Amino acid sequence: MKDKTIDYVLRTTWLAVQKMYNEEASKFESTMATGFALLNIDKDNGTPSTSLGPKMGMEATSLSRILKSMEERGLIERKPNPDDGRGVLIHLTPFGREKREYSRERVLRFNETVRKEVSEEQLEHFYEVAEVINELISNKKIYNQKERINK
Amino acid sequence: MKDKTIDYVLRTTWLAVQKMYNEEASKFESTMATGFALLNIDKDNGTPSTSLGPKMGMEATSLSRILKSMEERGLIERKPNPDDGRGVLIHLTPFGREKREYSRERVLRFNETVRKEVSEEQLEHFYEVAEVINELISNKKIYNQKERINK
DNA sequence: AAAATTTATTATGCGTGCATAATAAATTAT
DNA sequence: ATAATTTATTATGCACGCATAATAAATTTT
Repeated sequence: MKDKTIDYVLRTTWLAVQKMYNEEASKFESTMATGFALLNIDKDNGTPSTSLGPKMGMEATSLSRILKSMEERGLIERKPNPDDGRGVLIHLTPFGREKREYSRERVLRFNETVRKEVSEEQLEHFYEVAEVINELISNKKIYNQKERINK
Repeated sequence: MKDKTIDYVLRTTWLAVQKMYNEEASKFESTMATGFALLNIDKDNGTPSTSLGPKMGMEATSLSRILKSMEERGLIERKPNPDDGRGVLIHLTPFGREKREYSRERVLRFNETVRKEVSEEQLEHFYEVAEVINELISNKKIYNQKERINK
């Protein structure tokens, strides 16, 4: 692994995690993304749709299909937001609350298991490298340097 | 970032890298996956299709569509493998060789930039944590524990 | 207040990677 | 040698996340 590029390691590790989560979720007739979404919806109160994208680290438009299928499966209900005629509040159904708990356990278990196998320092450095990558990209310090300088 | 789960960090960091690679590749009318595939095809000799999946860290079946589009775009040619009637040898066209070079530069640049911003130790720990995650998953030490014990 | 801009949401097409199924060739077992 | 199994490849359906475009409501400009 040490001889692989950083992107390779990132990509294949994430793919492995994704596959694992999807396999586990499928035992409960669900998917990884549905599980993540459930975790970011408040258990008891309506969650503004707007808040979901940022919380999940994805574009708002990416949620469209996921929320639609979640509604069709009876996991959530979308109600108009009384404070904003454009907005939507997402409510968990009892069924959704149940599935949310499975998802919570799944994520907890993965994170706890990994934490047990690495040192604090290793994990800290892992987070730091990830942070560096994200910042380099969002500040366009890898490509588009000229563009950045001209600003 | 420190308060986020390990899977969240892995996922969002990879998504950022993927997006960046796709944006860069699109400037040359290409895509990230095409670029990765090009890098794993020998510049001069026929590359057995079989070797591509493992080298790229993905299932062989996942390549089907990618190779098809690469052939349609004139980046590669698929020729029968004289040593194996089932197999295929992938050859780069001159056009493919040219695009391969762009991809090589793209990947090099990303990796060099990140390496400049982190310490050896940080990067080493990053790789180690990734390795731990991959091993935990492939040894089914996170879920399916019962199954594993019974073997 | 009317016009212009911004924001929230949805639909949809595309790329990527998985799983499954099909087919053909090679290998192994009998 | 024949049968059974394995391996290489392709096609295809699905999930996921992005981008773009459309629409409606809110906000800001004028």
